[in-house]
Amino acid sequence: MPSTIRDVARASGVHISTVSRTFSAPHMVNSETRSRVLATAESLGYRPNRAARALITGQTGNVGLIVADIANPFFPPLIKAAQSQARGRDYNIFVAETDEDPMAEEDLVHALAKQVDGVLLCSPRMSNDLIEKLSKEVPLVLINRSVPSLPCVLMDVGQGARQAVNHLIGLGHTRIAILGGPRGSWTSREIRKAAVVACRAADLDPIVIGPNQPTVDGGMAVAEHVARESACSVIAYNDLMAIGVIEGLNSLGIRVPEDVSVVGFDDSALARISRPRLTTVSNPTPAAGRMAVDMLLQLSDDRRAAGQVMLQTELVVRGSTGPAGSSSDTSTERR
Amino acid sequence: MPSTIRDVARASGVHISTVSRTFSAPHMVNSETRSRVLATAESLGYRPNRAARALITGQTGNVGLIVADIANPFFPPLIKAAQSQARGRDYNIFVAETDEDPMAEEDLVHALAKQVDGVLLCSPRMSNDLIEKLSKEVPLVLINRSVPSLPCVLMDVGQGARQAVNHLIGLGHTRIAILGGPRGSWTSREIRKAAVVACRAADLDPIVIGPNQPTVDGGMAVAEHVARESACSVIAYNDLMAIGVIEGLNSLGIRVPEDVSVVGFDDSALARISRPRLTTVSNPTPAAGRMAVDMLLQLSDDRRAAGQVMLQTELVVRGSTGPAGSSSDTSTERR
DNA sequence: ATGAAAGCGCTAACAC
DNA sequence: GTGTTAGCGCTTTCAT
Repeated sequence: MPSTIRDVARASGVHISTVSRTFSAPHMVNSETRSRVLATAESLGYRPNRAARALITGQTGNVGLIVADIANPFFPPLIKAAQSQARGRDYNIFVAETDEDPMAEEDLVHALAKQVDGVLLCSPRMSNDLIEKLSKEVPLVLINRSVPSLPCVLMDVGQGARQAVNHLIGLGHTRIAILGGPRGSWTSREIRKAAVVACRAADLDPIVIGPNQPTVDGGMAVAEHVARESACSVIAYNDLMAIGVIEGLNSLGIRVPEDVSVVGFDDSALARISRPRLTTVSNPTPAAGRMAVDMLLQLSDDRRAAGQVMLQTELVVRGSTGPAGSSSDTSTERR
Repeated sequence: MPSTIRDVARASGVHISTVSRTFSAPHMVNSETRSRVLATAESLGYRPNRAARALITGQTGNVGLIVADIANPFFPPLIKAAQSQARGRDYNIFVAETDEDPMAEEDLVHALAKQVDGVLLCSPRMSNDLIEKLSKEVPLVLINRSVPSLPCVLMDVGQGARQAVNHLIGLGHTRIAILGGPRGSWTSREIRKAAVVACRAADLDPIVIGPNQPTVDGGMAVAEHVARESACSVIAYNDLMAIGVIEGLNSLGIRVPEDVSVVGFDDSALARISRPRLTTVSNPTPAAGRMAVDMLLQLSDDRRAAGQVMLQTELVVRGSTGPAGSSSDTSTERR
């Protein structure tokens, strides 16, 4: 039922190649014929079939974006920014989700490969080797993951982790727990490394717990472990986990921030809603989404383009952290 | 660089149509040749180009899903369910977002039209006429919107609204405010209609406020209005707004649920996190997503299929509602 | 400036 | 069971 280039050609009395030019190279066609073609196209409701065009040009006008979990509030701002950036450049974004399943990542890349000009891989969990292999099939830009030789946009969570540790130390905390995220997460590793180094620099021995499920439930699940270690503060892989630990601690009768301080990561919308308000490291996710799109589109023009981009993060202090208290610090009892 | 059907044909010494059949009708090819073709295809990393196939078959294997705002926690569960349902049937889902802009809806449908076998329109804000026009260009299934003659899956929010009103009346509330959602929202209209009827049935005159932005900020913005009307309870269009009103009321020195009770809609993940826990009407969003996908795929097989589906909703009572108090009920002072 | 013809990767009759 | 041929909707030389 939708009309094709042939219908327009017939109805406006020109050859299909003229219609084609009218849309893909307007300046190459007489302005008179052009407006006539445009008019009949309009009246027939004709729109060029991008998929058919892609068969020849190799350009689909689409880009893929693969994320782990749409329900994780970390992603929506990134997705929104990427989508609007892409639309501004007349590209569509197709968002797909792996549901935290590393196996699904590869399938999704394959499924998208032929329908897009490139794929944005956000926080992938798969191996470097696999990523490199896939990058042979379709241009890839990584977000929150560093693979040598592939373009990527990174957020300097290490810096945020250092700020978080120093913030806690400044408040008098000594037993700091670090809650890791999912296995394979570059971000989780960077946070842990930086936090551990910062702790050691202050002669502290951090308690590392993980990997964990990066969700509220994941946070609740480790609350008991945190309590058992008699940590007086916690740095969680993300806001979801931070909220989960707080919940879990509360139900053990431990209050935040009076007894234990908690720092999250992401500064998601949740951080300003939950009680207490979350002290958290803010990530420039919208900027990351925009840059990633731009890097990907540049990649088509210029294969050499694009290296690594590192974006800054920053600790935002709110209500979930406070001076080291005494009530929960059973470490004193144990000595 | 990616290999085509011709490469495989050459490498395995058969004609391209045999390769084609190997993938689209395996039973029509000798099992011996089939495995040989499959093997060389594997070694060449060949994967059929779905877009090219679609040019002939008219079947892309993709479905589009258009939502208003990925950051609104109402959508992610629906998206996830739709995505997994689709993948189970070997379809990809392309998610696109309008950012609450009604103009973007039409553009997006057009952008997707040729690349998908159908589009799921979730909570569209555009006119019935436009929706019907678009349904001529690409199969459409509506979610949270009823247009005569188009398949849709609806959630019976009216029922939930009645439950909410009766819950509040049971707690002794008399001045009930109803916060509408965005202009053009079918859900908002249904909630308002049902809530108003339920109030009138109890000889109450509800305070209707709206339309409003369906976000936390939108909720905060109406808090003052709610206070000015000296409402003792509020039914908000969604959880986001409910949380916003609570925030706004708090900053006016009004406590929830002691002074004012608040009911939300959606039972999103937020409802179990925010303080107080939200009393809210739960929507079967995952079921809606699954059903919508199935209806859309059925539509391809059988044009007559699919009418309207109505899913049930249910009030979940938590901490944001309580007995009608006295402190904020300045209506007594005014009498 | 426009038309003719070839072909992108693939499927679908139709022969053999 | 497999090869032949035509063609999906479109772009792109190459002529004219």
